[in-house]
Amino acid sequence: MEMMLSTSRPLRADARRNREALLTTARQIFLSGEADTGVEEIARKAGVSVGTLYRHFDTREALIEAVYRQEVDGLCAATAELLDEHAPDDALRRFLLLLVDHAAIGKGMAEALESIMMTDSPVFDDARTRMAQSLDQLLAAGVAATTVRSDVTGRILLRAMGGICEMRATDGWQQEAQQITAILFDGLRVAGH
Amino acid sequence: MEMMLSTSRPLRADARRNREALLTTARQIFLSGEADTGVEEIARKAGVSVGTLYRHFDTREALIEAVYRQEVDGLCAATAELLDEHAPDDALRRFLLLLVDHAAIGKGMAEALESIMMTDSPVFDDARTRMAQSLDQLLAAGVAATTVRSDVTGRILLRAMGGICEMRATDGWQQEAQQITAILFDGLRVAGH
DNA sequence: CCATAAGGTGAATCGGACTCCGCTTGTGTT
DNA sequence: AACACAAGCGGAGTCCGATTCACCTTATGG
Repeated sequence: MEMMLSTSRPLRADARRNREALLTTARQIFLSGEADTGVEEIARKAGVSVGTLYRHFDTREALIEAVYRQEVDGLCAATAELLDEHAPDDALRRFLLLLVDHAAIGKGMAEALESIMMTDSPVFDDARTRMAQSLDQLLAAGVAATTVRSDVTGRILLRAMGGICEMRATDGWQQEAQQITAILFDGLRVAGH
Repeated sequence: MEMMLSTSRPLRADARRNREALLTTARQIFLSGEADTGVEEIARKAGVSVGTLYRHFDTREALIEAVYRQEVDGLCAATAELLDEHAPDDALRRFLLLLVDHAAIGKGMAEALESIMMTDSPVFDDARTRMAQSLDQLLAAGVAATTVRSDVTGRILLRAMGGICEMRATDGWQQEAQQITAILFDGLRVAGH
């Protein structure tokens, strides 16, 4: 009998299945814009009970966090690729616009991204940190190429983007968001281009 | 018997007193950072019952809106003065920083300002519109002086500021907010200074 | 000083997140 | 193949805060 109390033994088959169903269902719901769906309905649509939902996720917020960790992963994965294929400042610009695009996917998704970007909730700490790190990478590359000002942190930029994405759900918001992003980006570049 | 059904006859004395007490109490509570105080407690501290609170304000949100309409008024009033005493682009810069300062007054206040700036809630429509108009004025002056780019609207800028103010309640947030604002402002100026 | 409608009250309702406990089932063992 | 039991599950019930409503109180104009 080994006593590894930390990393937990593998989940039971049905448990893994249910957890997966919850994540998938929640994802669909959020993508479709029903961001304010209650836990009861999420559980029902996933074919389990609220009790099960709460066995897997401490709170409603924790479920949302789990869903969007995936999205964030995708976003962060783009960082390296962008830096590979574009000049640092252009990579940064494209990444910022990518953030807007992701917010555009769905209202629910945007709200989650906002939560990640805007709140101080420890629940989103992980996602937030990784996003900030991606931005730090992009900024650092720009600074090294002296095309981006050096007094900005990824965390700060993340906040600003959060605000911009928050404007979703207005007519033509996406165009506006891109516009603001462009302005912000202009502000980021070193004075004389 | 005149039938002016719209503008309503003057409130009864006790009604006005209670309404005033509610606004004052709510203001203090929000300023002190207890932004999540329940209606029950707000009413109790104001010396009335919840019923009375709801007689004067349709929802909890409506009360908050009423409280902050005052703040917004103060902010908007500063517009003319700033334009009087500073170059248009400088007036704009100062106004943006003023927004940050106001958000700094208190967590509750900041949250309300955010609601005004970020949501689409019709409840905050009025406040939002007036803020956007103030910004439009400042932008227009800058455009006329050719020191500010002409493709930005007050509404868009308001959103961006909302995001920035949202970062309140983090260590050193105010400094960060000012920094972002500065970057945004740099982006607003016409290319060749 | 009365009539009356504006205003006030607070117990009850409603809605939604979260908890609890008895029942079910996967899994590892013999 | 049957058992033991810990991991899981269901879903009624609790909690809590916003909102409502039927009834009582009191300014106010005549």
